[in-house]
Amino acid sequence: MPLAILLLEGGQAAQDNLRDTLKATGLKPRHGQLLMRLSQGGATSQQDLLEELDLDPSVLVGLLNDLEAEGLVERVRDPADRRRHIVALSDKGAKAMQELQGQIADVEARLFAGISPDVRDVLRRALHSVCTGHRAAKDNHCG
Amino acid sequence: MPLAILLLEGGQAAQDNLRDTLKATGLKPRHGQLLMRLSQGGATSQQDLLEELDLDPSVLVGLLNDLEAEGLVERVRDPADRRRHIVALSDKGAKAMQELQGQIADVEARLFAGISPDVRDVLRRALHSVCTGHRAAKDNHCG
DNA sequence: TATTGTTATACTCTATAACTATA
DNA sequence: TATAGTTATAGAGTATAACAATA
Repeated sequence: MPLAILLLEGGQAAQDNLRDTLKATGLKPRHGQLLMRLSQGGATSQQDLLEELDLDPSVLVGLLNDLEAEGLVERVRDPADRRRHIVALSDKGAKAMQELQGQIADVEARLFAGISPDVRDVLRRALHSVCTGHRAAKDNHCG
Repeated sequence: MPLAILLLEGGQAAQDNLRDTLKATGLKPRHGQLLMRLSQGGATSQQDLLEELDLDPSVLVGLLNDLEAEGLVERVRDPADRRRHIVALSDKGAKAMQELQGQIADVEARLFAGISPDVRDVLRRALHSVCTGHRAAKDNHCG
């Protein structure tokens, strides 16, 4: 089976697993993905998030609305350019991240059971390369 | 970034890439995935395909309708159990597979550019393990 | 009564385009 | 005039439930 198809299927497995695990919290995989980015990358404009996460702007707005309604995220106008929103985790969001990271670790344990730490490391680097390359290719086409 | 999230994003990249590449043929990633299974696994009942591909029955029916309308796939009643459909590639479908495999190889080349054959092999085994494990876990819950 | 496959339908997710406000 | 973000809406994708045919 071609690697591209296997990756498609693996991604589906990850999505299913995340959906099940996060269901109790009311969050969906994309919320988790977005919170992770905010937790790791710090505060950024929505424009930057769009590039990093490769989403449609309207989708990002919806996700942020959900998270803001839960009080996990805050949007403040950038004083330097009042068109921009600076998006950041709230204190409540930072706390929620601890639980979230635990749940995502559970997903990882389930998903990659039977795969050694060494291989997981290789996997991590390879997937990072795939995602980076994909973003770069898209930027070349559209930007 | 957690491996589960990276896999989610990698799967998205694979899906995007497949969608773009297959657009000209009128096929979508799931059509390609299904054709690949049929090409490798030979003829099977729809029930078997459901287990392998982890889809909703109604989705599979739609995909098969599309492929049958294009003449790429044939459904025949199983004489041993007339409730079942045996699904198989047609001659036209087998020919189309050659082109499809080439296109999927192109996707793979783009997606995994900069990743060595050795690492690709590790990746292949790891993803296979992930998918197999995921299917097994689901069967335990629901079956 | 259970199973295979199908249909009809509702639900969710995503993409498109038009809009507001700032620059 | 262009950009950041938003909204409204249409379209694609997915899941649910009722159904016909066969076992």
